[in-house]
Amino acid sequence: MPHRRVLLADVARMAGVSRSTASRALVDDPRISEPTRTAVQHAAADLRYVPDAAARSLRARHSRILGLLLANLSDPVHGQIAAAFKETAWASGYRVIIAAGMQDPALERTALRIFTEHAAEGIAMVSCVLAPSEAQTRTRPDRLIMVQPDHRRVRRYRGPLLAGVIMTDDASGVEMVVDHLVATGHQDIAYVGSGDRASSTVHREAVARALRRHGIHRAVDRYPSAADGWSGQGHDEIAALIAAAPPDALICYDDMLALGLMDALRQRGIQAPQDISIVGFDGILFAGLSNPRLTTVSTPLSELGQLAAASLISTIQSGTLPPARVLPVELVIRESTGVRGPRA
Amino acid sequence: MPHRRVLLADVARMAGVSRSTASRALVDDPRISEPTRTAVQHAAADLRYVPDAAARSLRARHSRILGLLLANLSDPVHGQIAAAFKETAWASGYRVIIAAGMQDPALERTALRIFTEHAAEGIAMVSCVLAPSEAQTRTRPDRLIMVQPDHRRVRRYRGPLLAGVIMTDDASGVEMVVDHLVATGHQDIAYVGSGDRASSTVHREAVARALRRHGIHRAVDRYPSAADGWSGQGHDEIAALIAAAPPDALICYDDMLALGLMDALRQRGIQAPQDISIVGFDGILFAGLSNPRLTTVSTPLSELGQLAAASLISTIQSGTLPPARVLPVELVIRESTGVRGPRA
DNA sequence: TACCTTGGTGCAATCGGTTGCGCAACTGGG
DNA sequence: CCCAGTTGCGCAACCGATTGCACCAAGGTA
Repeated sequence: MPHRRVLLADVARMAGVSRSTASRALVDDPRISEPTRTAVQHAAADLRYVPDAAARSLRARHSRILGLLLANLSDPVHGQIAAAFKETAWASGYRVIIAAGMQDPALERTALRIFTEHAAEGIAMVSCVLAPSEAQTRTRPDRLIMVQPDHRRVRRYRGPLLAGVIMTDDASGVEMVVDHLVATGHQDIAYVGSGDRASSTVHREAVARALRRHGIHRAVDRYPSAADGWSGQGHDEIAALIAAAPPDALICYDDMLALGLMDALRQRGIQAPQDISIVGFDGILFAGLSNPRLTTVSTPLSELGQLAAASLISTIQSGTLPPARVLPVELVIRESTGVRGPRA
Repeated sequence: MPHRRVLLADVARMAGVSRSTASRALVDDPRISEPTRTAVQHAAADLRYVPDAAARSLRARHSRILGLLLANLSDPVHGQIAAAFKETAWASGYRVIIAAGMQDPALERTALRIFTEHAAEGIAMVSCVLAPSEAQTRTRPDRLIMVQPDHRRVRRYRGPLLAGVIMTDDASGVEMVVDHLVATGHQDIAYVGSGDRASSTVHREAVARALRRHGIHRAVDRYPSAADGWSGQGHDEIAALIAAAPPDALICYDDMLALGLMDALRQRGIQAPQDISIVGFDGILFAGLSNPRLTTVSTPLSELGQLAAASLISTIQSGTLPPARVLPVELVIRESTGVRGPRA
């Protein structure tokens, strides 16, 4: 070992004061006089003093750590949320421990335990499968924030207060999509979900509802859901089914699925937008680079992450629980949706 | 607050033993008798005891924390690396604090300081801009692992031993690309880099070298580099330049850039592979879903993350430094590269 | 019976900061 | 010159776990 770690005691010694004074000088405690303060701060800088987070956390009873539990770290959607969350947290002096739940309740429970071990002062769960009520038994109920595209389960929830709920207005997004598709002559509209994600259900129901509003009553849920987890697997099987009797338009759980299906269908000679219109969800960067560029419901991913962190931190600092937020989404019309004749 | 935190003392009291015994029973210390052990473990389970990581870390002098510093959390490349790193670390009982350097030395320095505060036992820097030597002054030199596509700087490096170096064999990837392009009739081959990433230089030089080997001496570096950071910005300006006098083939810094350029060129009526061949790097999922599907040099992203974590952990546990590793890459030929006539 | 193992536990120190409280020095008014 | 009222700083306890070492009760041996 080159040289042992520099302690607060070393700084204090160099500055010729006690550890208490040194400690207070470093956090700009008003009781410390100006000359002393600067002396200590210079000593700390000279010695390259780095405080020990564990010791501080132990005594000061705060860890300045946030837990972020999301479905999957490696997909762009969650990546973007995570990046914004982390950024916001760091800017306020909080560090974040990241965990991936992979849609597995056991993994999510483990993650929550780890967060507790590290005395996380707040936890955000993004697209998780654990019920809010169970999650709350495993941590401070009011230091937990749920981020979900899904309205229903969270809306139904009536347990102890959460630190917050942040949702995206997927139902409205679906409305906009269906309105647009119908307005451009599409009658036969199908939805393809993903795994057993709760939001698939929300989407599906919203599609059916919107279609009914337009007086269209064909079944929406004609195809199996894609395997979960961004594996890119199973697209071809679904594409085969779709190719057998293509609908006018296909609304997909997310951009990834839309892109995957669009590719698989192209292999089978079915092109968007000529033969079929395809719509995704999320508005990831790649949706704007595909050929044809993908029409999608863009959700404010970065804002989601940022808001989650900010809400958590303000709850921690002020103790007041922020109201539930529903973030607006936006329909981005690009090239993957076309115009159908009045009756194809 | 519902009820205060459960302490080891509570567990000990319930099991009718001292804290020391309880502590030892929970880690299966051989000195503790079977009945005592189970009694303590049951008590801990009943009480839902969760040890305090800070206290443990303080006394036991290990934090079981790894620091992961990568260029950017929100792009799929680093997302995938991060996911694998995190997974491997957790499986060995290590948690990870993630930071993003955004190609900014100041940010990277801050991240290293935070890691030190949390007493990270190992740090991995992925695609960072800080020199190894500087990074080493800010942490235990032998607990640092560098992950870089770039060979040169790391190869040149002759400071204190690192915990490891993991590289991808980009130079070979470039060779394969050029060989393939030349074999399929391409003569006029250009490279487009990204920001001032070091690996852009490596790529560029490798392309030039490979071309010389084939007796081709045209300038490779004809276009400005794209703005860094996955913004997707600036593609159009470059595309305009390219469109003015399109080369036979374009090799791009990464898949993202390739996809972006392919899209921008398409807007200008230049189609791959008919009008131009385009090749990317990394082999992200979307490269296989574009239209045309992107030919790319696929790098083992997950393996990279996994290996980094595993090496770090084995170094921590055994103290032996693993050898530098160069991971092989693979040329994936898809639709974005075609065949040129003997002389277009 | 006295002594020595040896296995099983507990005592108390310790990790590195933070913080309640007390004390000394200095200030200024009476 | 005395005393109350600041101002600036240090003492020592404390946070919750881990761990070196001492201790005690059996069991074995002489």
